[in-house]
Amino acid sequence: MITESVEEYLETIYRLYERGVATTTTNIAKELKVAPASATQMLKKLAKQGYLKYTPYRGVTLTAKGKRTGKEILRKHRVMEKFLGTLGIPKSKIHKEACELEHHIPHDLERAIYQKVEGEKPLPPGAPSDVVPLTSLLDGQKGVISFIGGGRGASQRLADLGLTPRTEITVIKSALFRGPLLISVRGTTLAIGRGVASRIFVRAK
Amino acid sequence: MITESVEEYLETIYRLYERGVATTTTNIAKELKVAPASATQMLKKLAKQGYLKYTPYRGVTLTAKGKRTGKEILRKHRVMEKFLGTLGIPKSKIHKEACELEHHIPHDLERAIYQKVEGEKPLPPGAPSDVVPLTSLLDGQKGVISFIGGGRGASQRLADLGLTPRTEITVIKSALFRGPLLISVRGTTLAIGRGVASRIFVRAK
DNA sequence: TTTAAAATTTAGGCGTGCCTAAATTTAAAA
DNA sequence: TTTTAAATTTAGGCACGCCTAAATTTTAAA
Ligand SMILES: [Mn+2]
Ligand SMILES: [Mn+2]
Ligand SMILES: [Mn+2]
Ligand SMILES: [Mn+2]
Repeated sequence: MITESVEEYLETIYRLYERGVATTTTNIAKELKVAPASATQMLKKLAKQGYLKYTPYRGVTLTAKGKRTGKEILRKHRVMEKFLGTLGIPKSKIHKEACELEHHIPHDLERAIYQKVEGEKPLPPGAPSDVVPLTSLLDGQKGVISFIGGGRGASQRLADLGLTPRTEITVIKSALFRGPLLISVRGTTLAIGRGVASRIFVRAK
Repeated sequence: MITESVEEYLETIYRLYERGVATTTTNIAKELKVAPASATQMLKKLAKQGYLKYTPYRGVTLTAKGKRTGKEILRKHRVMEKFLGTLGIPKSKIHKEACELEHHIPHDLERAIYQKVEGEKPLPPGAPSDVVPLTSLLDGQKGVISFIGGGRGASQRLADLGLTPRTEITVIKSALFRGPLLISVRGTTLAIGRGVASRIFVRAK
């Protein structure tokens, strides 16, 4: 059985990895607010369980298994944050509560909550089924633009912003249901309204 | 800090107390699927922390503090069960998942979810504010009938069933949003439709 | 009332994950 | 290259909550 602690470590390491921060004992310990000695201990254990490769004094590298697990917890974390947001829980508490709940939400419950929170976003007829509106992505998720819905006008305005098919987008912040999305495109950060965002269809990465 | 284990024990003991079952070491251990020796250990600890009175070889009695805490966890459990039900989580998993989540849901989140799940049930004008429709009660909750909404006809039909003001009702099973409620009145179990149930206004106990 | 069975407690241990203090190793400065 | 500082690991301990086996106490049967 995978413990809550193991999940927490893997989520943290995956987050560092995603951000391009070195996955060293100290960084991990700092992120988790734990003594370095405690991290060392756990990292050895995670290595033994095949979640990562551990080289003494050199830090760790997630294995495929480790990445898969870390990513999954992080996704639960983000779904829970969105959910708590829709319920009007104060921002100051959202991160912490999501980070606790993420360990107690089985996969199907996560899916159910996600559905609830996102509603059923109808796709334009004929769209590939692995494509979703940009508004469906969670904070931190990346996607590649598949196509732009709506008329020529919309396409043109978005093209002016550099938002054309095959462009990679990272969602920085996407408050739920209201307010603009903060996205990052080719190193530039920009804010776009929810209306337009719902007409940008992406393949989530 | 109150641990998850402490919560689990208090919830269990409170449930036994509510059901009128003796709160002995063995019963508690059995309910929690734990060895009697483990229960003994914990019961001593709970006594030391003021949640209950412990008499060796004789079992325990919850203090006011213990009742308050046990009741609170049990309420969270019930709210989560309703919530999971609305999300379409299979019945077979609901109890277990609720019993895990109950320990990770702060009070305001519980309230928010409860609101979401119940919707805002409008009360008839002039009704006392501590009164709610019977459909708002959770499984296992008791309430005392305050008044019957709707016309004379409704009142008469319900009176025939013995449902008159000041009658105590225990909700046995209340699936969410659909299906009849199973209730217990003066030792008799009966099923009533949601429509009528929403016109029976009770003071929750 | 004596005896056997059931309930409960005591004793000794285990696994998990954390901590501090003391090595040890690696990196940076002189 | 030697010395010092920073990072990391090792060692020894602690709190929790669980378990089994062996007492002890209570209850029920004879
Ligand atoms: Mn977490
Ligand atoms: Mn988290
Ligand atoms: Mn529980
Ligand atoms: Mn429970």
